[in-house]
Amino acid sequence: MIEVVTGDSRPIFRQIVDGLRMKIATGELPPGTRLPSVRGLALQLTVNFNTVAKAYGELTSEGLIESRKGVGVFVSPPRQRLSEEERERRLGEALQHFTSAVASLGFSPDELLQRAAEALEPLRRGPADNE
Amino acid sequence: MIEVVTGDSRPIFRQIVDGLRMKIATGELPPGTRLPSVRGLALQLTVNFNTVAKAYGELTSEGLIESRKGVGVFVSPPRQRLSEEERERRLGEALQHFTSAVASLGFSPDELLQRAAEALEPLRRGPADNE
DNA sequence: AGAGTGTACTAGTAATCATGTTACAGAGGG
DNA sequence: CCCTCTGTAACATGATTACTAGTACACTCT
Repeated sequence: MIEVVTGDSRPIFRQIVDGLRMKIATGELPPGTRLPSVRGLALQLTVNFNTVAKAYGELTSEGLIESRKGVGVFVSPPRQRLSEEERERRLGEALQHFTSAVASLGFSPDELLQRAAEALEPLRRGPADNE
Repeated sequence: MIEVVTGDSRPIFRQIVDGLRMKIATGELPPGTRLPSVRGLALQLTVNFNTVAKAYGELTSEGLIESRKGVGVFVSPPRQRLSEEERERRLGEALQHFTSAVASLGFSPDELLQRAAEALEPLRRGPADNE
């Protein structure tokens, strides 16, 4: 249905998390969308359903999805997400990680920002979450 | 002398790598600077010298430092660093990682770029490596 | 010769990851 | 009411990797 796993170096559950997070952020999976069941997706991907459950758990802890026992898992409405401090903390962490990773590659700050703008472009016409 | 280790979640060698990489990128450690010996820094940080050696090894593989047996470790001149494909690959990876991490935090792309610009500011008046 | 340097190899411990199994609790359709 | 599907939880297990540490060796320079 929606996922892919490959000869990727990332662990399986992380590929699922990253993939779904992007699809939610870009609006490809709008709020209210029902995700495949843990067992269903596990079957598709030929992985254990605990692995899918772990991925869903991470997305739940980020406030991106909500699950109802006996019913299923759904994309959350844009609002009720992380706390302000938590958002700030994660942004700072991501920035520091990024800066450290690219600091010595020899790209100029302007070039880096240009590339970052391109990478963030998909978010721009996505979530209807801004404004 | 230069390093810090704390109750950080990152492994020790990674803290050393990140710290030194930033200091090199900002020009705080200009080319030619001699770094502490693996044993000397290990003593300062109260860690095993193999841990420092591992960090130095990573920085060496990035082309940021060079070591001469029996002599010491020195910051490399800005030029002879990574290959073009390798730089591009690492940038792409870093961008994807960053994008995925911040995609769903609710910040607008413009705000993210603004914050990224701030985070990259220290690189601007550093390395004398641009232009 | 000696002291200081980086390096390679080895080993042990811990953490991560995926799987398998079992069990439980809620929702909804016959 | 039952049966099936849902998510959740708690394990145990195996494989693999990450991390740190220990030991020995090779090089440089005084």
